[in-house]
Amino acid sequence: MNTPTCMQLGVRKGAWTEEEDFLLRKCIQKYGEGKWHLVPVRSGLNRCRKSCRLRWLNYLRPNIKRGDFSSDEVDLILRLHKLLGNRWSLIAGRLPGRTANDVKNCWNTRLLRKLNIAPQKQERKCKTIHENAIIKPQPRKLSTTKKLNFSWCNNKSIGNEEASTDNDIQWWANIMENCNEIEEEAATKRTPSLLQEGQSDGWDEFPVDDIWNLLN
DNA sequence: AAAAGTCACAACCGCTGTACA
DNA sequence: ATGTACAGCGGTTGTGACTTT
Repeated sequence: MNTPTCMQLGVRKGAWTEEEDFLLRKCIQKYGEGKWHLVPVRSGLNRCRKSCRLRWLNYLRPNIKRGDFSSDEVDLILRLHKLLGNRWSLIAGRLPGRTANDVKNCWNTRLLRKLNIAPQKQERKCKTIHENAIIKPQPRKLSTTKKLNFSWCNNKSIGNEEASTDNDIQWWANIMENCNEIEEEAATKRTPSLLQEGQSDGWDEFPVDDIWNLLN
């Protein structure tokens, strides 16, 4: 795939001006989020769609929390990172008002140092985690009869943040539910030839209930 | 006071996944 | 089944602010 880069298109790069912010905000207010390829045209900004999207998501979106991370937030990041690895958008999804970029920056600057993990060591450590424990949410085909409750996704739009809490809980409950479902499915399909006797595929040592407790 | 070093954050880049024709 | 365009993500870099020497 050859998406034209900002450079190739001759669009503006670098820090955003107040005027650009205003134009982008006005455009989103008028047309809503999404259709990012149309945003530069609609707003009259000489920016690529990626730049517009990033600026909106990381800076201009309402309810974005700025400033230091609380100890609760840091704690949650640490626990979620242990579970999910560098899946910043997922982690950020559990921290109201925080963006994936914020979480990533926080991890890369403050937390790595705090944990006293050198980058190389961290890389190795991450690999181990990936191999053994991190949940990698897989996209699932949703049948028309049995749909997961993803309604909270739609609440990301402006002004609906407060409605998301219950749905968030429901979302995680669904994840856990589906973990069990997947495990059952896997157990029925698992062929002995793929796994040597006594050998673990990793999921056996992965107590789903513990994750739920961890997050509560 | 000034230079050097460090830190935090914003933004860019390249890649992957998905939808659709 | 295949190709294309778009959206979104994570890694990385640039830069300004702050601290130390």
